[in-house]
Amino acid sequence: MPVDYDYFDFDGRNYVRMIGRDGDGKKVCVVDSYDANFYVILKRDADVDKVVKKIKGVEIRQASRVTKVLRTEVLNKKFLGKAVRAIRVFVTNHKDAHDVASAIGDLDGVDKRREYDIPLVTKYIKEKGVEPLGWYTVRGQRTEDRGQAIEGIDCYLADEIEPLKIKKEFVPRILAYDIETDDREIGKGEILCISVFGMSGCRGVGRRGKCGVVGSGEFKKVLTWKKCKGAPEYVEFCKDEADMIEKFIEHVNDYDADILTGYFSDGFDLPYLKAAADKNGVEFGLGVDGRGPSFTRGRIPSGKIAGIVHIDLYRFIDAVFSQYLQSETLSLNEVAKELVGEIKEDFDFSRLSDMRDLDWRDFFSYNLQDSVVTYKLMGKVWPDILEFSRIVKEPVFDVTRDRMATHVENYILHNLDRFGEIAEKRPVYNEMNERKAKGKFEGAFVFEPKPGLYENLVMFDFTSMHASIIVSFNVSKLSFSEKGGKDFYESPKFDLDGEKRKIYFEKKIGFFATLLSEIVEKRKKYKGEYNKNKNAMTKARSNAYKLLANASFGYQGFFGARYYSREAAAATLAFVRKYTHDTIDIIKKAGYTIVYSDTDSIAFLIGGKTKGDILKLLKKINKGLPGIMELDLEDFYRRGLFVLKRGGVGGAKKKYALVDNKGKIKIRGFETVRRDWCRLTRNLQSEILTKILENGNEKAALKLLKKVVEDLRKRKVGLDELMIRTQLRRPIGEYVSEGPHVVAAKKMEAQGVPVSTGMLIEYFIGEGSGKRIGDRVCLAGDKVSYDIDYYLKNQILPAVENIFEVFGVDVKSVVEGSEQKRLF
DNA sequence: GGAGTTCGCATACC
DNA sequence: ACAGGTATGCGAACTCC
Repeated sequence: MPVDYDYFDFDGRNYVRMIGRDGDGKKVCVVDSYDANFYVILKRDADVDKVVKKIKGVEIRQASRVTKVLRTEVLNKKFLGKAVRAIRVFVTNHKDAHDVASAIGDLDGVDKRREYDIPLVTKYIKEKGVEPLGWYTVRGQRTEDRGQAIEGIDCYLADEIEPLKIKKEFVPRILAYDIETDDREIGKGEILCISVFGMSGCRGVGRRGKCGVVGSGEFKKVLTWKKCKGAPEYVEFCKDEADMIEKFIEHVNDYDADILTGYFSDGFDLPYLKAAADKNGVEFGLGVDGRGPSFTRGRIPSGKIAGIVHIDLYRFIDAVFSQYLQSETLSLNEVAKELVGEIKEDFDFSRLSDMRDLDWRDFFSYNLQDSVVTYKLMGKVWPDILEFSRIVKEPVFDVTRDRMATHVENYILHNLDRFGEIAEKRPVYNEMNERKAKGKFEGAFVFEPKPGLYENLVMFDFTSMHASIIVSFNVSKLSFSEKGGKDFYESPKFDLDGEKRKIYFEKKIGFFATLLSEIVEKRKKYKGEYNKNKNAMTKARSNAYKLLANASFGYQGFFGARYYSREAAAATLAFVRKYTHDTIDIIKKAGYTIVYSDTDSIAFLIGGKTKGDILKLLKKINKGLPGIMELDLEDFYRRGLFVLKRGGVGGAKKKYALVDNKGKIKIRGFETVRRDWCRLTRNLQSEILTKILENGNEKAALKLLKKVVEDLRKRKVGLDELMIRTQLRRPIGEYVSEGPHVVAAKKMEAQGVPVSTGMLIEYFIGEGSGKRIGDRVCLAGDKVSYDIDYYLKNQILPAVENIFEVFGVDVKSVVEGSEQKRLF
């Protein structure tokens, strides 16, 4: 079962190296040859023989190797759904495919060159079908050195690899790690301790002896070069930092892990360790080949370790998992609390300046906890990683780092051969800029609600609306046409770059819509399976297909996509608007009052009608919907509150509160759900909304408001209730406008607190003079009392004013009233 | 120097 | 750079007199 993939050159040729487990749970390595290739798409009138002859003569001389064309195949293929004549060109080395392709671009008869820009491992998996985390029978020979010595692991050079139909589940052997340092900046400070945590005995064949890996129970260690009396037995004292790093390498390599995991370890722990190793002159020999991690370039470097999949859980959670989380930040603490229910012990880092034995013991325990929590988090998220890896057919290493657009694209790439399709190329830098420069196109429709407290509502919503439209009308780059006809679907008339017009899509379904329809089908099927048999694996599978379906619309509008189509994306939205509007009209005509609608949902009053009437209406609407489009009953609601926009005229969109018939409250858009408002405001507003929805009037809510205002005036409110949290989304110097959080960040820096992009900056507004609010920004430790006036006028009032306005109650005097009196 | 307006920015909804 | 557009609303920074 291949888990990790990479490749190497030997005698100028490409080999793929897969490291995984054999049927006995032993770590093995399989090397397979790979014949690099790409496609040349010919013009219709091309002289095939002549082109082939010319291609065969191409030779690229590099410093270290000479790349030649090995052989060619002339084939009937498809490109963007259309039949083409193509030459498949096999070259000696994948790295030179691009150069060979460039060299033949000008030949007569050559239309396009494609697939030279697909990563080698992706090409290999696509062409040879040796997919991640599947079982295979390998026939081959034990290898001697192929330029890639791996100590202690059997290595085979494959002659033949065949898929096996067995359902033996793979339970990876996981080791979690975490480091603590005395300086956040990589390479600057010292690593004080390193913790590792795993469970032994669950599987795998570790090398016995050294650190008692094999057996049962926990494997936990905190390595440190600091001294401390009375430390628990898991603390292993080292001579110095260098010795500690060497011991860490030894532990990791001996543990025989499939996965080494950390939290933000791509961006912190691993590069920090590497830098510390370099500084200390320690060979950072992590991994089965002893070469240590390699870092690929990118926004965040990705640390790859041979034979052990290094997973930075933060990145996977950030890219694909976070949209299902309630957590307001993706800190290990918060995410673990939500997913694992674990409350991590905290450590006050200001203690670091003066550490006694007790402090060190707390510190080591804190360090170990981070590894324990990361380990547990991995257990929770692993089913999703596994499913994504199998569905998208990309290695675990990549799947845990790719964003959704890449997942969608990889799913497409790995399924193209079923359609005989040659893959489209990736846009080059210029093309991406051109795409971005075209600007936005019109999006979905949002209904302006009339402010009020409504009774008895129902909400309909379209299931996977964008995906179902793409499938139903075959909306994609390959089916797009400027002109219509009986073989074409017609888009609604819409504004496309300043011109009102219709565009068309072939009725004959292409691979894009076919693949998406399969994704939607599978999502339905696995959702059903999950409902019958609820477990982490069925849930993860159903979830992965849901995510792919939801991201596929965004993919077509994403400037970096191979199958980008501005027309397809814009038309999808035109269809979205049309069907939402049409449905609203039908509901209105049936005698109902529409209260709200956003994109794919419609809320309306039940009025005097029954539940049966509503269901009948839903059925009728569904009968009229085309293709796989489907309208669903979202829920019935006892009450719903909509408010006025602040200051301006009209009802506020994307802001409402509902209570269903079981008393469950749903709050959208209000300050309650925004993390950049202080807790006092958020809690107060949430309670006010709850009381109003439960009672149907504002009386109790008003009483509560008065009480909180009084408490605030009397300074009875704790500072932690008043802290405002705002994310620093760019380096301090890049801000044009210096908002309060930027002022706070600068203050932190001045106090020696490290500040970095992405951090949540916490501050409160204190008393003082100064024109700007920013001039009164205070940090948690500041000995300044909070500014009552600010919290009344800028926090509480704006959050409650428009709610009470619905009942004709002006709370301005309640909130500001006695302040005025005092002035007089 | 104050009032009014625009713009930058963060964060939400779907 | 790493799915899209729509929307609210604060506070700073501008314009204008």
